Amino acid sequence: MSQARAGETRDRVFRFVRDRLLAGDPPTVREVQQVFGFRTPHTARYHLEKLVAERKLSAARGKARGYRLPIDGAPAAPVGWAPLLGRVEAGRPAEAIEDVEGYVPVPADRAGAGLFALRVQGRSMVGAGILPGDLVIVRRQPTADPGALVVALVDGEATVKRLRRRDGRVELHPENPEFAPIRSDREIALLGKVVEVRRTVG
Amino acid sequence: MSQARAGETRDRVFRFVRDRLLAGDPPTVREVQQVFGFRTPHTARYHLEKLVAERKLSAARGKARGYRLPIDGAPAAPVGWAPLLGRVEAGRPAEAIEDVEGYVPVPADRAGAGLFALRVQGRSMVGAGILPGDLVIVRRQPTADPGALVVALVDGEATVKRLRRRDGRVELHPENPEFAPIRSDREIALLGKVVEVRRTVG
DNA sequence: GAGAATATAATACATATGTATCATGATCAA
DNA sequence: TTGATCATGATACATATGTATTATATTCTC
Repeated sequence: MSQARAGETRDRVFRFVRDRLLAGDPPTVREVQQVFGFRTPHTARYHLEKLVAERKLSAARGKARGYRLPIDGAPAAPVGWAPLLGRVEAGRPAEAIEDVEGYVPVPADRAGAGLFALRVQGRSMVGAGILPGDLVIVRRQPTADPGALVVALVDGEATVKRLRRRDGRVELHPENPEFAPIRSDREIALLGKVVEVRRTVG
Repeated sequence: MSQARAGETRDRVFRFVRDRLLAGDPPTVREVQQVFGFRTPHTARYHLEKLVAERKLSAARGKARGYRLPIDGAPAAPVGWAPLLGRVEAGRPAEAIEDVEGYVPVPADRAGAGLFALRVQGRSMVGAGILPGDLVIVRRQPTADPGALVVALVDGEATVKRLRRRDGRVELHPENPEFAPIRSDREIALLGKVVEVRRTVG
């Protein structure tokens, strides 16, 4: 009956269970047993219960696959999805299901509220740290406060700009001296407010 | 024996199961039964199996809580998690479980590969569109190619910089003229490569 | 080295949960 | 209307899975 160094096996058990839970696939006691080569389910359970005592796991008693990451340990936070839209159609951006290019995960507490994602084209907002190719997560809303980063439809094209007011008129300001502001004498439809920027790096 | 309109109940069953799965908490057949008020587990299973036939769910036969979202279906794409680390300890950043401040969702195809997240401090990388407060998603790796955005430990502090080589020596370059490059005569430990940048706006 | 704490084992049992079989009402299509 | 399809139900069974009891070996602590 070989016996590992104190705590080492338990750490490995925890990491295994944590990874399974993060993957949305809660393991059984016997799966833990098998993975670590224990001859009895009890040894797996022994470690699992120790981890519960240490508050590194929580347990739903009597339920199958009942071990979870504790709520304060946070990874239990559920996830939502926002559609990544390719072409944005005027009027109903988030309903152009045909042009969904994929889905991006967003924290659930922000999801469900009409979020969608767009890929940024052009360098007009580099001054705000928004580069071409970046993904912006947008919450659909028809208006926004001055100073907000917004997505608007200008001549049928979706664009990210900063919202300003001037003489009671709406303006869309780039953050790059090489570009000119867009004034409301042109057709502008506000799609929503940028709530997040994401960039995939090399 | 009342009977709902065609397909309507099935849609609701799907949404319930999907939400449970996205939350990392796979339901049992009997839990579905209870939620929808069926008098027998079979009715729940009837719908679940229909959903499997429609490819909206997949099933691990004979396993408890075995229904899953299929891998190909768009919003069904599984999600992974990267721990948001507060304080980064030298040597083993992703194992400093104690300092996990939360978890951020990442696409599953990129997860599992030793990802972690850090919050950016300082303006040394504004030239690369990385602002203070931004979240960087990092893949742990001991080396990186010149030109890559990396996270390194400098004097015990985690910092984001661009990796350069000069006269065979490693240098960490800021992208802001107000900051100076860091040369390898100081103690530098490479933690990993930045694979994504995220910013929450307003 | 001795006692305590820890880790593993053999075995058994209770319950949670997936699955099947037959029957019946409801809805739909022709 | 009438047969076909769909949806629900009652009941039962098989297995997956959590849990307990007792014992033994290993490691740790003093």
